[in-house]
Amino acid sequence: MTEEPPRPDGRQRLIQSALALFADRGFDGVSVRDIVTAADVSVGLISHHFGSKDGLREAVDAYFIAQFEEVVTASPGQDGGGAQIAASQWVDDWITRHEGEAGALFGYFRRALLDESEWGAAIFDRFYNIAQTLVTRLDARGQIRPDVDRLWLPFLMIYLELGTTLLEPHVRRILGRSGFDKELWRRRHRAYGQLLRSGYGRQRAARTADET
Amino acid sequence: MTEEPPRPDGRQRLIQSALALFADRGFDGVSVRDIVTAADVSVGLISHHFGSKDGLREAVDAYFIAQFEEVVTASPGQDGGGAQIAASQWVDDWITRHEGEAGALFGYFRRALLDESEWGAAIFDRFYNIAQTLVTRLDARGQIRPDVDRLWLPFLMIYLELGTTLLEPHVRRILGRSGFDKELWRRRHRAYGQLLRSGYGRQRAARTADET
DNA sequence: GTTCAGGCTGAACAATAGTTCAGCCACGGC
DNA sequence: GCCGTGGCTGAACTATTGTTCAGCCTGAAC
Repeated sequence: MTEEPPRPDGRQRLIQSALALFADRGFDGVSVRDIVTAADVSVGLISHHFGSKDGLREAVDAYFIAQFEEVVTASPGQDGGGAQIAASQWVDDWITRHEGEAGALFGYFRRALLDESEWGAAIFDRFYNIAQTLVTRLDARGQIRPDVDRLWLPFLMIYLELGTTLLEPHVRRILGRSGFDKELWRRRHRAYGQLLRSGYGRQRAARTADET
Repeated sequence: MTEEPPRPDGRQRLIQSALALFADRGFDGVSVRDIVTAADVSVGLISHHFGSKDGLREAVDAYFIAQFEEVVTASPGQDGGGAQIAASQWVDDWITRHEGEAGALFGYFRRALLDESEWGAAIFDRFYNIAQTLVTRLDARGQIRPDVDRLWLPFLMIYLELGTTLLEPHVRRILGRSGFDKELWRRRHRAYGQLLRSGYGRQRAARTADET
């Protein structure tokens, strides 16, 4: 632990500094001089390695996706489906492994979904497919009540799953600590799974007659 | 209907054009020349009316908040609480009233929550307070099961409520039409309320024993 | 007709952005 | 020693950005 590996080379430092800055202030909100200052290299190195600022972004994307693939692909019981929900422990470990960088990675993820990058769309579609498959499977087993809306259920699952990531700054402000805090993360996933299956109400069909 | 009101003055056109562009590409992603071109005025008019691009942003914020206050404040049964959920019909009407501009307003709202503007935080806090109050009230009436997580429930409610707004481009891509489409909006709110109260499962305490 | 005020113009300006390129330095093979 | 090779530098360049300001135009007041 005390034996730190040698300082990564300029190329790697550029990618990691850029990732952190993009996550924090967005691509347009960061100048190349901000990046090279953070990475402690010269301006020229960006075009030398990546051709342009946009080239750097692509490299950062690739780097991010590499870390991200770990989470989605290598998930235990990779045939998709229920594993998605049960994987919270696994994500927990991933966060521990990426300590220090995890915040930036989640921040970058948030921006990707909101800035409509091409692969941000691809990632959302992936989530949608996973949720959709899960719903189909549960339905086939008769585990979903007939009156549940099949169109919106996958989306609502995704909202619950991604909510903390998308709104992290606000959640942190109110809770006083990061929503990616290990304990909070685990507890949230338990609450989320429970709400999905059973709701909060006492009576199942508690039709409170406030609309329609 | 055919009797269109006279073209709004430059100041107003600037605010509305800027709102639409900011919503679409973000504050930093839009140049003052983009804005004046869209508003069909000259560059000088921005500093003439607003002093600077930042001054314009403030004016846009004020304009947006004015439209937004309508939704939150004037909500029927304004003592907060259950009205929040029951208000879907009301929001429905609001969308109709702001036809054409509604997309930009929601887009601007999305950015506000993500760019961490001061008042984006204020708006989130407002949502949190509404959800929190609702939970407390339901709890006092004994309408929430004891095993439900009181800390996360308000957040999960917010995620469900804001999810479509935050992820609108992706939802639209998959569904083939806007999530703010009247019919979809209504249907989604029904699904959301039902899921909250009862979940999707058949047995209430369906402890599927996949974790802890 | 003169004056004044207010909405508006757009060429010109200074600052900042991303990009270029001639060349430095350290290291390994000859 | 010499010669590459590859990572890296940073002053200089160009395009674009936000901002300025002298002045135009219109309509109401005198």
